[in-house]
Amino acid sequence: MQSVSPCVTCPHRDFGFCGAILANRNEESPSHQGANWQHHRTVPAGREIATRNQVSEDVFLLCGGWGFRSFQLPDGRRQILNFLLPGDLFSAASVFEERFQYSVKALTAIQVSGMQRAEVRARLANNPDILNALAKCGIAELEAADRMQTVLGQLSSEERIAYLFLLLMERIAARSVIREQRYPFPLRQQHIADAVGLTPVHVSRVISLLRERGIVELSDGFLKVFNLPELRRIGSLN
Amino acid sequence: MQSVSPCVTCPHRDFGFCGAILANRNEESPSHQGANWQHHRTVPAGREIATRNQVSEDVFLLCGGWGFRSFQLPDGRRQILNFLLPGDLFSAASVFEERFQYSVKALTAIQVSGMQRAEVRARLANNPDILNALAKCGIAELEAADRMQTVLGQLSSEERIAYLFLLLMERIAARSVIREQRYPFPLRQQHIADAVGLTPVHVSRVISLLRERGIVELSDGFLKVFNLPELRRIGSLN
DNA sequence: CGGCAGTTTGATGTTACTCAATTTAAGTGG
DNA sequence: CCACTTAAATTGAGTAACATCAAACTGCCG
Repeated sequence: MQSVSPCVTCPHRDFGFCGAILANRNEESPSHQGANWQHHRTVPAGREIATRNQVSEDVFLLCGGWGFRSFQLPDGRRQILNFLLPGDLFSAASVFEERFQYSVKALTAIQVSGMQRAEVRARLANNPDILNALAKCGIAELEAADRMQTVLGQLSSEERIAYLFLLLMERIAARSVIREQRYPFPLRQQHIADAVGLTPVHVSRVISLLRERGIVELSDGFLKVFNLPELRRIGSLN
Repeated sequence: MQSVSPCVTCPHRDFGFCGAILANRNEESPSHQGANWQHHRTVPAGREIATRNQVSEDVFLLCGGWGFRSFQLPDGRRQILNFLLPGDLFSAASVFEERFQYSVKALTAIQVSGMQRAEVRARLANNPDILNALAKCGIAELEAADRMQTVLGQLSSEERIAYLFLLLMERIAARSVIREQRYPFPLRQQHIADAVGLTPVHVSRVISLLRERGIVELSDGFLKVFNLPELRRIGSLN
């Protein structure tokens, strides 16, 4: 997580995350297009931003709000592959692939920055720092996917949900100061269910149990953690 | 999958897959070390070749036989993340990371080629073709991981096993000519179980059903497919 | 022949799903 | 501020899917 730097088109925000380094203003931009190669957009909650098999000339970076990336089955089932937080690229692969292999939806209202793929790739070729940043980003995605495979394949429902909480807590805390273990948490139980491969009804039961045992509470769009060691004991992979 | 070319240290084999392009003899090798930057090794079936948190200066390529990459939980559960076939890198991430985040085991007797990471990265920096090949490899891994997440999170036991069969059939067929839908298949039911998140007992039952319904048969280290359309209907993601 | 690893089968237990009803929360418009 | 509406969460009862335990069976190798 090299230098922290402002996104050109949302100058009020600083990111130290995956995609941010790609968005840096670069004086030696190969194609000298000023800021034309980036554009910025606000999207309301619930809107689908990308669809499987859709082609795009742009690489997208989430600048504000929460989104999620998912894979939709023909019969209606869907798997949420990951949640997108400010500073995240939709996917590292999108720098090389013009076709989405997944859907992306806005979970809250969000701001999205689109960057021309050609320009991003030109920078990549000219700047080893950017290449390394992207490699790190891709590796982080690969490792997250490996862990998630383990979670879905091996853990019980309670363990899965605890894992998801811990994962998101870590990612949220990396982006904003958390006081008294109270994390902004815009997910509905349906999202949790689709992410960990359970039904919403069962998610509700498991969360009720976690609440009764005084471990976490989920309300008002916040996740409050009362017994972090116990949550870790349940949901850590090692 | 660009040019198909021989691995320096196993000259009798040709690969068109992921890691192979990295192993090409390159006359303008930056550090002019001859073939010293590669070494070759044979490993018996069942041996663990890489362990989580182990550090290595080398990037590994599987040249012959089958292996698998897995994540081990402290209590003994393990998730097989993917199977390694000839031509596969252990992981695209290994080009950038010196520490394994996973275990790798030989499923059959295998041949492994190790390449010095520094050398591989030097080539990467000097040759955009190699970079693109690696990017493709990483993207393929990311997409496979996305699909596997979906499989583990959403599919029934029968669907999962059918998916695994179809996936491996495709990968095997890309490496050797298959006649009469008879695929070499060295996995034990335990491996299938660990890959799709089921118990070996349940895997046995599901496979028995598939056999009784005349869809596939598994014996003598071969997978025979009698009703491919039906297998596809069960195990395809779309 | 015995021994071992892998598979199959049966009986039983547990986890999580389904269906349906109820409660809570969050708007919305009067 | 209060009905009314709607989405989300909770709860209960019944069921299906998969796990667990244990025994029997198979093929293989020494």
